[in-house]
Amino acid sequence: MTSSEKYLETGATPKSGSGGKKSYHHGDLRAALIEATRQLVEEKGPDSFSVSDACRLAGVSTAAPYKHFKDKTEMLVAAVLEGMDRHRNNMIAALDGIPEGTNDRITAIGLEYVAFALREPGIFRLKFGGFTDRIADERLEQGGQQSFGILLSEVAKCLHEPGITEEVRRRGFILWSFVHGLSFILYDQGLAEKGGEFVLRDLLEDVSKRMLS
Amino acid sequence: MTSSEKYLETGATPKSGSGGKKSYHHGDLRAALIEATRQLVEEKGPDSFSVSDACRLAGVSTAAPYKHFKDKTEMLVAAVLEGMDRHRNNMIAALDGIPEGTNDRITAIGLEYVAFALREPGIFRLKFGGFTDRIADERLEQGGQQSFGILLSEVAKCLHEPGITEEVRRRGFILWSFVHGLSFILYDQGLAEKGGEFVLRDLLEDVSKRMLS
DNA sequence: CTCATCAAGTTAGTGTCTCTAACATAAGTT
DNA sequence: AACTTATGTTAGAGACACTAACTTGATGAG
Repeated sequence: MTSSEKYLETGATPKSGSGGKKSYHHGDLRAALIEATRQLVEEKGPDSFSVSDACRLAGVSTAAPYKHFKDKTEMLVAAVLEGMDRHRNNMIAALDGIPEGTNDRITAIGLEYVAFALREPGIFRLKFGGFTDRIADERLEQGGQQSFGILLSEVAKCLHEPGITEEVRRRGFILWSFVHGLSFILYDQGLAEKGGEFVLRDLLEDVSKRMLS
Repeated sequence: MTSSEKYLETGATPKSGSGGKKSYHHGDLRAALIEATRQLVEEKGPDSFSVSDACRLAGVSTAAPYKHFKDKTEMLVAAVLEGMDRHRNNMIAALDGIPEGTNDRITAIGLEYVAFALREPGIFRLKFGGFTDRIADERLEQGGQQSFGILLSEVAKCLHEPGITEEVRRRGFILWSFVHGLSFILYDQGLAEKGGEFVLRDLLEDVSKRMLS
């Protein structure tokens, strides 16, 4: 397809075109811009991201995004929301096949949490870097709580508690803090793959054990 | 000695004027700009910070900073370096009067770590938000390692280890990760003072105990 | 099919921002 | 006093976010 050089691939093709014909309308510019945003945020870093760059990548004029997003922040929020879906889905998928009520499930969630932070550091920073004015969207808050909920239900099972008791919340909160900080530090130190001098899985297992007994 | 070190007083009084007379030269613009940067970063958030704003606040033209800093990033780095000094000094001060080799010292460091993150969230984010391209300065790295070293030497004493062994580094790394993540989360959730639903000191004591036994 | 409508593009332009160049002034040195 | 250097200024280039006004073409009613 020739037009895919111009239009960042998103699965949607320009509407009118048979073959490589250039069409005035894009097809699915919104999705293309979100993908361009994601890509640029990872490549150049979140604060070097510019709407102009995304436009160049998507092959449209610099005014085009404003038909789809209120402003730059909304573009970033859209990209982060998609990222959080991936993050949450990956964590759920990581539980597959691991017996319920075991520490292994906690470890698996933690590993996937960190893995995402290292795989998509730009998106991770946008969500959690906490630049208050940049991103303060209720949908982001909700997504975070959902992910936390997954962890809490696992913690409850490990502790043989009937539900999300206060003690479950306490332990879960601590575990989350640890994994969250770990995610930042590993990336900041450039210890991406190894877990630094330590084996990542061992660290997570150690902490899980200590916190859930 | 550079001339900027000569005027390290923060009041920065204009040189020629007796009284309120406006002088062409500022007195200590470098320090004034760093303070303006710090203030604006806290007020408006790190990514809304602009050199122009800092100039307005300091009462100079928008070109003036470039006699003292290479670019915007260097201004931010300077503000962060000062912040890290405060951070480290506060942690050291927090140890005063607490018996050596006790978990209380670990807890005290953690409390002060979190306290700084909540008191100066903008500076904290600039240092640790990890926007790679924004700030990648060797001096920042060094400062971080210094702070980590303080923690490690306390951990070693708690574990009755002769020095900074691998196990000391492991436990210290985990404790740092926890406190670091806690700092981010407490601020992000707007749980500034309370420690959320939990008492901050209790959380830190709990984790210290579990990790150092 | 034709025409009106409307979503989704475009170009052009404004105001702000970072940073540079050229110049001006203050302060120290000799 | 004259020279030199540090530190300020104004003017302006180039990038960016965003808006206004116009254009295109898909769609649906008659």
